[in-house]
Amino acid sequence: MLHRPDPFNARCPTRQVLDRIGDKWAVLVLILLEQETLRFNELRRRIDSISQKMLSQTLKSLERDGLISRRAFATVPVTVEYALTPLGRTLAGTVAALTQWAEAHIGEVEEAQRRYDRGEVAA
Amino acid sequence: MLHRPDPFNARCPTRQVLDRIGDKWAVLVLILLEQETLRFNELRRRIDSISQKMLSQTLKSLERDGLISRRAFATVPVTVEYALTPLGRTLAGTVAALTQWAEAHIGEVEEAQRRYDRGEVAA
DNA sequence: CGGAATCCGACCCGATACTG
DNA sequence: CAGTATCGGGTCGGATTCCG
Repeated sequence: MLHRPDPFNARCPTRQVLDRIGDKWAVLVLILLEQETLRFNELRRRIDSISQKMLSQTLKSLERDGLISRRAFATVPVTVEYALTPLGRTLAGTVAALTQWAEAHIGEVEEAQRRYDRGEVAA
Repeated sequence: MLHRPDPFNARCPTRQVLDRIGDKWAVLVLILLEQETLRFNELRRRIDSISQKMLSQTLKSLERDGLISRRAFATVPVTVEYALTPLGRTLAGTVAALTQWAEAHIGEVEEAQRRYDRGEVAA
């Protein structure tokens, strides 16, 4: 039995990656860090309405996957910087394509929703 | 204040699209339907371990967003076919890029995880 | 075959409080 | 500033049952 990545078979490694991309917060962090290195509270401010618990948890997951790097400086108070790794940068590029699709087609999607909610069947 | 799509501001329409892409099941359905039109139970069989409830729910959402179309035939028993709409097809292409990234880099991710779990800091 | 409806446990996530 | 720990409600989603 060869090792073929199969996103349709549960507990396949590829599915794991898909799941992380599926995470709303993780995607937003990737997009932000693609622009520049940021500190914890700076990320918190930019991602409107994320709780510090979720941000912390998201950053830890992304670091574990090797997508972002964490650097702490022994200042007072502490300074911590987050940045994309090379691996994370390649993913961020792919994700950017998704957000571009979203911005380009949001209008069509919303119109489809209105039609559907009015009881009309299809386009 | 102009209407600029801002995925970082909660209750932005773009965020809605991002959230749907974030849905694990929705992504799998899109990938499958990109290949061919499929019936309900056929989808069910191919997506290992999806429940009937989630499949039904996922299909309804995708149809509402105008990404897939549903066609019912008055046979006995009933036959229902699901297919991508043109809009859904454009999204499926973008999503395919993500799964390709996943398959290509799953090895690096898993290695990063092992390093992280051993307590090593970064690459 | 293609669903809808109900029940119910699991875990996600926010709010809060505390630490170095 | 950059987190961790704990609690609790709300939602997600699986199992089951029933219907056209």
